Amino acid sequence: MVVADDLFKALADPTRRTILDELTEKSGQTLFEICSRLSMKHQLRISRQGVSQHLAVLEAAGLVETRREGRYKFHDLNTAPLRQITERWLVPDAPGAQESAP
Amino acid sequence: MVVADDLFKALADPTRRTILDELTEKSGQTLFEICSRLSMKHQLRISRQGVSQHLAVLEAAGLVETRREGRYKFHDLNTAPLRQITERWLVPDAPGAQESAP
DNA sequence: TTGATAGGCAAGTAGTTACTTGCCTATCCT
DNA sequence: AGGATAGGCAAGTAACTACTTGCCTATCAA
Repeated sequence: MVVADDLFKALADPTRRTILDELTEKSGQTLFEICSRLSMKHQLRISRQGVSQHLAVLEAAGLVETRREGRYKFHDLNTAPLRQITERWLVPDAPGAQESAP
Repeated sequence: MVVADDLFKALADPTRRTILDELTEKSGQTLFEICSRLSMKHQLRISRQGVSQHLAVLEAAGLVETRREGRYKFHDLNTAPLRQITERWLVPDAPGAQESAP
């Protein structure tokens, strides 16, 4: 998978995970709306540009999709890329696959 | 969740994800076995100590569990913590929750 | 006991990343 | 037009992280 690195890097930051939380609660928010939510609900003192950069990382990971309408840019959540995480490390066999010394 | 940060930080590194791949293929490997697999199969030129530090991070995230037997330390995969990732960002309602300008 | 194997601890370094500040463009509403 | 709103670009900084090197401890086999 080409975007695996982008995906995991995007999830590595706690502020970005909070942004995903907020977009889960209400998808289609603008940058300013996300900014005010982070400030109000989560006491995150972060600049608008900081949030914008986080959103760019999330978009590169495919977790956020954007659409422009006039001067507004709406951010929508896309949880589809998360599936590859659990699919990647499925235990192949039955439990009890212990090993002896090499 | 207390370990959420540890979990996502652990998954953020590509070498650690490869280690999880190898432990998926064969659980219960020693440090040296993991080292040689990373070197042979993935051409990763990384020191033993580097791998050891990666395993410590994975263990802090709960993704790897260890057991000692004599001078050997076996590393077992535990994929249970991965579940909270997909469970966290489930879309709550039906699709079509679009928004107008604020 | 001696040597080899398996692993741990600690400090230093180079590269990455999150964040800010300053300035600029585009759209909308009187 | 003019001001306000929404957002973008770029450079600089401070903190973090992956990695190495050097040395040390513990277990096993001869």
